[in-house]
Amino acid sequence: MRYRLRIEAPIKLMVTIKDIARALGVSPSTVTRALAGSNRISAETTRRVREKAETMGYVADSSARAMQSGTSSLIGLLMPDIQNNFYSTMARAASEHCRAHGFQLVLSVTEDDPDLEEQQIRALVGARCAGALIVPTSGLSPTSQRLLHNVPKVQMVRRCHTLQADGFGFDDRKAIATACGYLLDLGHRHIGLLVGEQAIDTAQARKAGYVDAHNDRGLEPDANLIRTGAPRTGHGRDATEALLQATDKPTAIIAAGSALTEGMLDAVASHEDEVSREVSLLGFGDNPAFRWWRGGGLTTVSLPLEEIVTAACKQLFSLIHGQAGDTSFTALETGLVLRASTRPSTVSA
Amino acid sequence: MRYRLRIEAPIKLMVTIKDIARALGVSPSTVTRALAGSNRISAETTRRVREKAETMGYVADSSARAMQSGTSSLIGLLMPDIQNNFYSTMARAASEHCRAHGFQLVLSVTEDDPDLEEQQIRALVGARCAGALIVPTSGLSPTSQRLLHNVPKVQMVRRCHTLQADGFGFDDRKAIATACGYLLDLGHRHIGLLVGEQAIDTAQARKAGYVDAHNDRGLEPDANLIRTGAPRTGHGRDATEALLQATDKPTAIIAAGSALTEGMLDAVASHEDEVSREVSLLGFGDNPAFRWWRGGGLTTVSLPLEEIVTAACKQLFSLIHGQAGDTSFTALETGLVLRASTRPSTVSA
DNA sequence: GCATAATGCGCAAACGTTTGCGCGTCAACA
DNA sequence: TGTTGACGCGCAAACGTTTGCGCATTATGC
Repeated sequence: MRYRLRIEAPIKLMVTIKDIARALGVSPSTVTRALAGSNRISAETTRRVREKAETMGYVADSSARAMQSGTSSLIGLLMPDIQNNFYSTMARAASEHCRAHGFQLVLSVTEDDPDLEEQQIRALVGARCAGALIVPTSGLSPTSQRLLHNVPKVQMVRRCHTLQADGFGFDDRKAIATACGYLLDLGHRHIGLLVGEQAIDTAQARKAGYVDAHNDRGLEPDANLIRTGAPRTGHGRDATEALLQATDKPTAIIAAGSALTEGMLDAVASHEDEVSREVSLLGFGDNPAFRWWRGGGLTTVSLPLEEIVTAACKQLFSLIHGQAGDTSFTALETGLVLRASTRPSTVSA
Repeated sequence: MRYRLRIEAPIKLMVTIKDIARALGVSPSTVTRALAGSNRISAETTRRVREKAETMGYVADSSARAMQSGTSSLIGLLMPDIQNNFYSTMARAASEHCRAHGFQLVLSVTEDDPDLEEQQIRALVGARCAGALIVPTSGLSPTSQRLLHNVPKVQMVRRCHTLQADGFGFDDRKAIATACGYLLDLGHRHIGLLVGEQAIDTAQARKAGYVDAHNDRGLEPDANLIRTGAPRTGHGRDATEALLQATDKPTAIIAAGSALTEGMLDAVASHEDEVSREVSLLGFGDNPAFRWWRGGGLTTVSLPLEEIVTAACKQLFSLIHGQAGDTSFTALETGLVLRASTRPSTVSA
């Protein structure tokens, strides 16, 4: 003979408002209001409720609260990567601001893949997140954009023009133009450029900056020296290797991307010959490690990442609190940190 | 005359199961079951429901689902920092595993502050998170531990003995013993050690490893060369400076911590003199930047961070699925990556 | 002393989902 | 033809919280 499995009453894991109410002989609404600090509840009752909640170890269920209010205290942070110093710097800043404002950060790594991005966005929307900080992939899908339609959002660094959201970043074009101009003014005439693929608009802007710097000085950039590819260390390394072994070797190289810079340094570091020591190097971003580069550090484009995140969070919080947003893009100032890796060209002009 | 503000019916933002049910003339339960793929619903109805859900842009509310089931699809990742390569490497790995298993990662940065940690844990418990991956602060509060009492959890890297949870990390003591032994075998007899504060047990273990290496060779470690402090770049920099200017300067320095290593390199990089070039340097962790250190890279203790996170996630997922856990700690193998920053001692023995 | 307001609290509905149970229909079997 | 089972679906409760409204009691204004 067989018995059906008796389903036991599930053991009570969490203490709820009802438990507190029962323990105190009041109604759940009184408990809610007391905890929320409503002035319609007497000071004495409020005190008793709070004390009981404390001793019983009550922790409000944010799922229930979210369902009731229609929105959670979650903020999505969508980024292509998290390991790279560029993005982990942004993540740290975002984490601080969110915590300070009582939000929790959901980390969604997109790996620059629109499909993965869409999947993550779907999850965030499902969680009824309060808002989203987005570094969009180049191909942010229409579905993703529809999903995000009525969630407060801000885009950072990159800019998706079809996405209805304010953005904060920097002027990629000007940043590279300044960097390249600096090298040109040092007398360099063969400057290699490592840059991301055409599809990414920031990559395009950086390339344009490189061209600008040349044109402004009446020079013609050499298309052969511009190496586009996936904005990852691999391309940085390979393209640098190729440039170093080309027949008309550049006297300077600009890495127009943070991972590209790492790749460039990898490649150059593996060459101990005179030749590789002579080429000027100019990197991208504020990786602390750039300070250690050989004797005297790596000259780099410095980026206002913390400022971008701060501005983005501020804007996001005001959107969440009901403020209307526009679709403006604010470019914050970049800088050029001069270190020993860039020197005047030794090639006679 | 004044009018009371009319509360309008709130505009419908999200499409719910009820909406689909209404649109199809079926009951909400049918929709749920069709979407879940219950075999009690006809193939035809299932198809119609799914199609309608698709066209209406339905996204399930995970808050409601969480309330119903008592647990969410959120996993907390508690770490002291996120910017440092050490932790961002772990975060990336955790992010991948969570996504692959349908969980979302909530990033909680504790800044090594038990109060902040408790606050974050309270939020995670409030969200009824499915589980937590924890790099505990040294002073994980009793309240924090109570809060975590019945949430599936795994600790990583560090180990809190009073916390009822399995752990995955590496053998700090052996790692530093191996590193220090290597330097001793190269003939170094004055080896500086940069290490975290006493309170942190991993710091203590690393210090013990340093002593072990000496004792194993019948040598007495010089307490003067051991510099404890906050495990951050600041201490690394200052302590290295101090060591370099001490009367009996060490011939080698070990940084027993990832941020300490950065500080050490900062300090040494700022000295361009012969003397600082002569001292052997041994770092901690696998920051890619260590490869570029001066000519030939920095010798470092390599850490199985990805493996730790992989094992931790695997264990966590099985805990979530109801498996019982013990309180064991699994130490994964560290390595020693030999590069050019460590050379035989030039001081005659 | 009466009308009015303020205070303190409870009732019940609502948020969106899941799920045990029950009801009706139809086919298969004896 | 009556019994049994499978099938397809709906009803209603439940998860924990919030909130509009209503009721009673007490304080305030004339």
